[in-house]
Amino acid sequence: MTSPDPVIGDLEPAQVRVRFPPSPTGFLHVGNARSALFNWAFARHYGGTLVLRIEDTDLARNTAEGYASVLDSLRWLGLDWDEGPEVGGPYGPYLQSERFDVYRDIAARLHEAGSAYDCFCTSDEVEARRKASGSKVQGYDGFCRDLDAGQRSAFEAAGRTAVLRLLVPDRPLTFEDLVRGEVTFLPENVPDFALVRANGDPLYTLVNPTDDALMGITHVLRGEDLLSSTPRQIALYDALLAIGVGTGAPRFGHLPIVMGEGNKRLSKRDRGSGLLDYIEGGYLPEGVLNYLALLGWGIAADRDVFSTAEMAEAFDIRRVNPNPARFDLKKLAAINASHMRLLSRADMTSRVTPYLQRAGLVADPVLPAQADLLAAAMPLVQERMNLLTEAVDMLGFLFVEDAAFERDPADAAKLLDDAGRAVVKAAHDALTDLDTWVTPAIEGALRASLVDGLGLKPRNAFGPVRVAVTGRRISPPLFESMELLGRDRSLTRLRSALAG
RNA sequence: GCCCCCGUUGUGUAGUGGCCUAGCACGCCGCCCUCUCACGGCGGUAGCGCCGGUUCGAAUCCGGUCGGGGGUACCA
Repeated sequence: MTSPDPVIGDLEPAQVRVRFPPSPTGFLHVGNARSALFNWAFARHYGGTLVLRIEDTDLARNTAEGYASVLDSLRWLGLDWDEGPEVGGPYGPYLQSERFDVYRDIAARLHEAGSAYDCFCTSDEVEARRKASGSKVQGYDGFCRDLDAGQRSAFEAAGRTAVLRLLVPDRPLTFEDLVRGEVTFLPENVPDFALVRANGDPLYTLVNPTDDALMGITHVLRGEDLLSSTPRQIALYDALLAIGVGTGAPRFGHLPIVMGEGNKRLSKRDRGSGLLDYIEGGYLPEGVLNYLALLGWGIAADRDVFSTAEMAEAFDIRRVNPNPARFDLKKLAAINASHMRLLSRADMTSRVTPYLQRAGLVADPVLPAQADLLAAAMPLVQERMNLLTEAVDMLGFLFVEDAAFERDPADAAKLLDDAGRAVVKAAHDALTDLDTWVTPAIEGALRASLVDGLGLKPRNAFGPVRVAVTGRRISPPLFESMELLGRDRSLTRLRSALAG
């Protein structure tokens, strides 16, 4: 027997159960995605279970699009769940909107057990009492804790309806946070809080811990923004345990929040805050995931490029940094670029293809000739790309119809002036009678003519030719590009540059 | 206001009392490579928030302070 892992205590590793509980009110936020990843890695590390639960109790704010978007984003990232929507599981349903009867039952039992009570106060009344008493203490004051029958019926006669509040015990609430260590809240800072709305709808405050208890969740890894609600939830877990629900509070680990640049909150409007930005922006899921992992965790001091499999292997919640993490688009781009270079040629080709298709450069399905050309071009561009979207500009000249070929106006103006056209003319003449249209021959002829013949520096010699043939000052290597383009099309482009 | 969390270069981090004249990565700057752009290589830039204390010795421990963040709902 090895000594027990303090993170899981007496549990068998396979008994570890974590969950990711998004609410489908919009697209998946970067911070949420990071939470999903860490829960995923934690579950996979121990060989445990990841539950996906949809927290859609706020009927007014949920949308079908939001739900689809959340699932699509998780799928795009490649984060799979073991229980939840679409895969089922023994603790379903996994949409909270389908579990209202469960919550009603729990609420009734909590009430019956005396762990929760009806409260008729309005927030104005609570506020007025706080002012009158001069109390600095936050939250509800417990006014309705001990209502007698007379007071009760007076409220009811006045037409008031009650919210259900948890009776939070009057003792310090301490827990051992897996990321932050021991955290303690004094009872005066943990007020009785509402579990059920006056209209009977259950609130997040009830539903989230209740489902965690019901679903056997052993570890809750979530954002730091929920740290201060943890003591209230612990009180609820205790109350649930007392009525025979669950096994008490799970272990908690509060992940650092993700901030935007300059200590500002990463708002949903910020570029980069939603996963869809990355799907559309040409990022690799591997790159996004790797970067997300770096928001609070690292695999080693001298290494920051790794796979999710490697992350799962090495993941240790205790090694998560408690500092808030700032979102850095540049770092994401660098990590993403590294992953691009790690892809096989074939893999890279298939990732790039949809972007080329969307731009109308290759057919769907890809024609055999296009596939050959793409395969041949891939080695030239793979290490030049940071984003999949760049393939369109980089490879466009190879796939575009000759009639539709256009040069970047600014590049053409700059390099295809009179002097540039003279260079292009010389290049054309040197290439016309070339025996074999292969890279070394093309390069040899061009160097002989332009560098040796005209006495040009290489960069000045090949610049105009590059713009003439590829349409841009920046392109894959010129000679290889011309070989792939073919003799006829290359010469045609050189000629057309002369005219322009 | 009150409660909680956090505090190492611009950013993410390593560092758990001497191995630190603080390491790595990204960024930025310069050089090399070079047909452009990348890749790659080399070099540079910049940091322990502050003040006390403990100690022979502190980025590391303690206290305070300042700063940042989160929470303080019949939202999630």
